[in-house]
Amino acid sequence: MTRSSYLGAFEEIVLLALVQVGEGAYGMTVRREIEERSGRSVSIGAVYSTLDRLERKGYVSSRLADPDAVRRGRARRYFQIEQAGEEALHRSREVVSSMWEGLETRPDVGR
Amino acid sequence: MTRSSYLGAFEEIVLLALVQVGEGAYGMTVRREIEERSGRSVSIGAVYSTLDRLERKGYVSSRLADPDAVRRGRARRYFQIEQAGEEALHRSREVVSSMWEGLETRPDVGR
DNA sequence: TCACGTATTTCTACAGTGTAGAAATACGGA
DNA sequence: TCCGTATTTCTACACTGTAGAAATACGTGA
Repeated sequence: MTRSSYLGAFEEIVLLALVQVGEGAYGMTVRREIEERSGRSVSIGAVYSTLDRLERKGYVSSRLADPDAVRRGRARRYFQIEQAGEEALHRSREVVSSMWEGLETRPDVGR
Repeated sequence: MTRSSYLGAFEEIVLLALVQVGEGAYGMTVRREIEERSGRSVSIGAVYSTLDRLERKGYVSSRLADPDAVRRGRARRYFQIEQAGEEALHRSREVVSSMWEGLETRPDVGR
């Protein structure tokens, strides 16, 4: 795709879940958010690789949890959306809604 | 992706363009519709391969133009959306809007 | 009738996305 | 020290996104 600035369908979903979870979002909570809102079940691997790709493009950033956190298991990696990610979300939305324009009321399509 | 019933981002755009053009849509008009509405330029090859894939999934169907059509060039192939395509569009819309829920008014994201 | 221009589809190729599942990591507690 | 638990990381592969070149086919003017 030659590094276009368009989001893939699942990338958009992951980005939105990240925003919905907000402060302190990490892999597991992002997955839960997607499953709860969309009713669609996704593997944790799918979430992480998408998050990684989004990070490579500068749409999200991540940091490891403070090491003093008292809990078991591997350290969490917290994610947050970056400005570029917000812009990409904005563009996706604009494009899709301009494509929908005028069709919303058609009972045969989309609703 | 193991044949999930989810549409890719570009598949959704092509499907919507098809509906917008309506009766007598074919490759070139679908492309024009996408370019006009989204402001995004796409190659004709991209449109056709997406249309082909959608057809294989049963989301659209096509038929060759009547041979008596008086015009030059290769015969047109007209496309139309199928019920399954309308349903897929519907599902995409539902999922994305449930992911957006509550964020529409946030000035930092998406608008 | 034949070379041409034009309209359109088809083919090919490859980078990027979607996705699952298994493996690795790391820590607190018995 | 071993174990269970929480979480990330790795790996692999099918599918999607995309461009561009090639093929096809017909009407027309010479």
